[in-house]
Amino acid sequence: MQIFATVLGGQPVQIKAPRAGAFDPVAFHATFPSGGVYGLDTESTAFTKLAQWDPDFRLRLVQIATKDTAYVLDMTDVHQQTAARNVLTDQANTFISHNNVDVLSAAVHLDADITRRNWDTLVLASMAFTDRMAGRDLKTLTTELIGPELEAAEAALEAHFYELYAAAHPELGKRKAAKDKVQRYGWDTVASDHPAYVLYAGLDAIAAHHLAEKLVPLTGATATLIETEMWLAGEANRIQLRGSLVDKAMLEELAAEANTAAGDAEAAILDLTGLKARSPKLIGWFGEHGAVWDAWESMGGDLTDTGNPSLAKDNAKLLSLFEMDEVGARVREAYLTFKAHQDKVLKTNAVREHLAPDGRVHSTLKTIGAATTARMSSTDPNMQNFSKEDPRTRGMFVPAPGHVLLSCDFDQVELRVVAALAGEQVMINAILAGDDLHTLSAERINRPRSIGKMANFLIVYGGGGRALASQARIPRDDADAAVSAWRAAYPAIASLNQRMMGLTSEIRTVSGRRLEVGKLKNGGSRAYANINYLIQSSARDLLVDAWHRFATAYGRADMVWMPIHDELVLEVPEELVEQVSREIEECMTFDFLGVPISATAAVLRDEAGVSRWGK
DNA sequence: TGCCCTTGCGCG
DNA sequence: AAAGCGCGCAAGGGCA
Repeated sequence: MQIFATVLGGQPVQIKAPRAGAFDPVAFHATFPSGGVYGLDTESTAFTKLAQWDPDFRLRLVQIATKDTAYVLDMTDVHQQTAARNVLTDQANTFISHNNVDVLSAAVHLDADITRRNWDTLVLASMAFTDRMAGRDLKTLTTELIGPELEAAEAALEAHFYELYAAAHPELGKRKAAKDKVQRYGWDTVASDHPAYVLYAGLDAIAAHHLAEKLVPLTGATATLIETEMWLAGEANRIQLRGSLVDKAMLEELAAEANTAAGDAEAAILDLTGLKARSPKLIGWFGEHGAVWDAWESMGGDLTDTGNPSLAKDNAKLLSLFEMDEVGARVREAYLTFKAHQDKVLKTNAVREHLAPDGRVHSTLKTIGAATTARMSSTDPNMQNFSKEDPRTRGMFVPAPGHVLLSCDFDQVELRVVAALAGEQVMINAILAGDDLHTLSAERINRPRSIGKMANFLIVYGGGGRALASQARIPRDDADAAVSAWRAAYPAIASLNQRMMGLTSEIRTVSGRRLEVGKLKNGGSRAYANINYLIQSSARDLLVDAWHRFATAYGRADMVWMPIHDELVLEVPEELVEQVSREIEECMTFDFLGVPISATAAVLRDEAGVSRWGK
């Protein structure tokens, strides 16, 4: 066994790395008695798109640590693997790891489910440092809060990776290899017992332990809030482990159709213009062939953030209104085809790339991923932005056999949240009476319902007269007047907005979670966004609350398929649909500061009656 | 070629 | 007086 005596944060620590075939399980288990809290870290081969589900993924090391001793276990040794599994599966043990990677690896590659016995330091760090951790990562945070030894060990390992890479690629000569390639090569090939690897691996597991302890007080959160967030992170891991079943036939049909159509269109555009279909220069090219962009807004076209004509969604169809020359018309036709299929190409590509051998996509759900508001976010692929336009885009996801997908949406939750937080009695009365809030606003500002609706959303997003004027296509002074009227109509919300704008240090959501106040990239103030952060984030808290009740009071945790901000999509056994529909509606229906929050459940089925994901 | 930034667009 | 929010992702494009 290799034993390294070193220091972390100035304190002596020991790292023990048993040799394959020479492992003493008795000494190991004596170090980690049942009922403990242990730091956990794992090292593996480099990640691909399929991550732990890649057939070539190998779990290489598992490190388990007390606060001063780490064992670095070599997974090529079956005895060390068994020992790791024994400690991980012991239901009396709790673990602290740096993110979800170790939890997923343990589940997929050691058949050890610690999803409900793990504390995640990344979630704690995100709660403690609400400013996106001010650009820090867990390694630099460890240096700051504990000591420099882990980062030093990481640097030493990286130096070794460069040596390995250079030795394997002599043709490189003095040219510097791309860091990404070096890293990948290093993680794949470094010897399991190399001192730099073992030292770094062991220190990280010990550091997890210490980091959690330092971070908890820095979150400024109650024990309840921290436990809720740790629970939520665990549920997110369970969702990722379960994954989302893909209807491969539908995926391939959609991919083939979209790739053919978009590919032909792109080729035609390139042929006729010399430009790529997504080139920003294409706007100018159309201008030279008959498009009159100055008229775009008056034609009903939207602008992008930078003031260019937007060609998103229905906007593209407006191109047809231009009198174009012959080649312009041909390019336009190809461009419309390209736009109609572009999103389907991107999404089918994403699903294909992430489709695991088990026929599922195991997207990552970050429970505190939205740094600004802590809304949950989804990656690899992002399941929260699949288009609703073509039913096959969402429809390529299907429930497991014998199950249906069921969606339950909050009803206008953000407006209700702001009404409740502000104590806006006019609005609350309307909600209690079941009146339409957009009509209410329209009446109170003496404008059409459509303007009332826009004004309602604008205030939630912190917008003003300029935004209303551009969205509603009304004169600026009229829009300013409408905004003033809206504020006069809802004085309590206007007053809440004033209070939020006055905040300089932090915002507290309904759960007591801290948020950063609105800031511009250059550090300037964006105080007007504060009310939006409060609303968005509080709505997120309410969804998590409802989810927690669904999981605990009804024991339905494993039915949650995906949260989408104001909606929970469930995967429910066919025979329980009626019952679970009632349960989820009950969980998502409650009183919030005197305001009823409600939700509506619906089974998702396609036109043929087959349950698949949809709107 | 790699790296970084910007832009546009899907969802809520 | 003035201020539309939050994400993830792919592609374009400038630069070394």
